[in-house]
Amino acid sequence: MIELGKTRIQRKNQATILDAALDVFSTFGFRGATLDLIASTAGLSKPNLLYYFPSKEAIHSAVLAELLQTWLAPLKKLDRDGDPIEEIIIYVINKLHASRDFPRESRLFANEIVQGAPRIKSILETDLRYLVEDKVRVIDKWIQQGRLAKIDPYHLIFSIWSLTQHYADFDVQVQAVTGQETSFGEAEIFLDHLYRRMLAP
Amino acid sequence: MIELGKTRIQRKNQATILDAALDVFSTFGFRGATLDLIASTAGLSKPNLLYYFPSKEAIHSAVLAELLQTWLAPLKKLDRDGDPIEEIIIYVINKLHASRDFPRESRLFANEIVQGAPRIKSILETDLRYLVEDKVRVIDKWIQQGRLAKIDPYHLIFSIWSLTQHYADFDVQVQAVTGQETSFGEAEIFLDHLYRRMLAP
DNA sequence: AAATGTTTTTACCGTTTGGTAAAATTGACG
DNA sequence: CGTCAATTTTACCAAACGGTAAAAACATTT
Repeated sequence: MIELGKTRIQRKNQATILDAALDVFSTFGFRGATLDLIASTAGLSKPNLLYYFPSKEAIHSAVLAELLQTWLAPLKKLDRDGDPIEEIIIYVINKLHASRDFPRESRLFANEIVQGAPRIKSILETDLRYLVEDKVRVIDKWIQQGRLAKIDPYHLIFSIWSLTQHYADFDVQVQAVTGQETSFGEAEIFLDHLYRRMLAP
Repeated sequence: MIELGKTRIQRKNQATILDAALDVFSTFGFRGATLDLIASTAGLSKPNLLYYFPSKEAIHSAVLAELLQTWLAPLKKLDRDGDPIEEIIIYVINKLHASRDFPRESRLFANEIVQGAPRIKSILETDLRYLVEDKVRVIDKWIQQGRLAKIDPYHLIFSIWSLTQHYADFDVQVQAVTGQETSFGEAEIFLDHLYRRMLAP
């Protein structure tokens, strides 16, 4: 987690820096981001920025750590005692709204994964993996009870990630092809249809 | 298109360079890639590399140009005179196989889009857009004829892109979560089920 | 084999980048 | 208000990077 500064100025500047860093890292990737740009986006000088974080890596890690919690939260809410299809639909919609409301977080994550996740691979192999394993068991149980179509739970989860994050990560392409602002309303209708059809037992 | 060299050595070295550049650009993104790394991957010195291409930008453009043809080909094959569901399934499977067989191309494309497609936006807004518009008309016709479920054709196409490319672009994550090599066989079964269910009228 | 054109190497250059040292400034508090 | 700690600025540095000039090495043709 993020070590919160002690003083008022520290708390304010660390928050400003993390927001600026999210902006810059999500737009240019780790290598494309420069300390100068992060600093000027945050309204600070570069040495001043390095007074708060020891290195570029450290800033990147701090941003990623903050993001990961937000990003995994929706899956944690999947409730084994709820109605299977409704629970999954709720997860899909929550994830879609996360793409709509936190596109920078989504793109930063995408940037990291596409380039081999050098800085968060270990988290994916532990925290994320255990979380997914847990939910896979829930979904498998639902299938055995005949309350869901017989599909592979892993691929179901991957499909939700890819379909929802696509609207944040590949937004430029979506807009280029449709010639319009991305309509999350349409996406919601589409995904609702898709998952109800696919999951019905 | 790529200007092919005249001499035997030119043809060989240009091909080697483009392959090395695909490797490096797809792994590190444009900014993360260095001429030194591309050169050493290709087994050449940096000035020698710059003898064949005038700049880093030029190499990147050449790789992207080569890739785009391969990447759009499957959609072009979607046949208005075929069976709607089978045609779409064939497209899905072709795209999935492209992710399996050309993951570097997929990741390079993803890298470019996630960072705002600064170098291919104009192509997306013209070539890709027109191609998609054409196919959207075909799908709309199929829907009007009652041969497909009433879904938004744009979102259908986006869903195919995201679901299939996910297995190439986010492969690290898929492997981290499952703990295994990505199974394109399972993915094929899953996607076949998904699209047959969703598209049935 | 000489002459000519092609390819490769060596030795650079200017800029950008992540990062540092230390002085100057500002804020907190008795 | 004076003191001490926290913060910010100024002035740098070394390495990495994209790119160039020009000579050396190599091929090709006559």
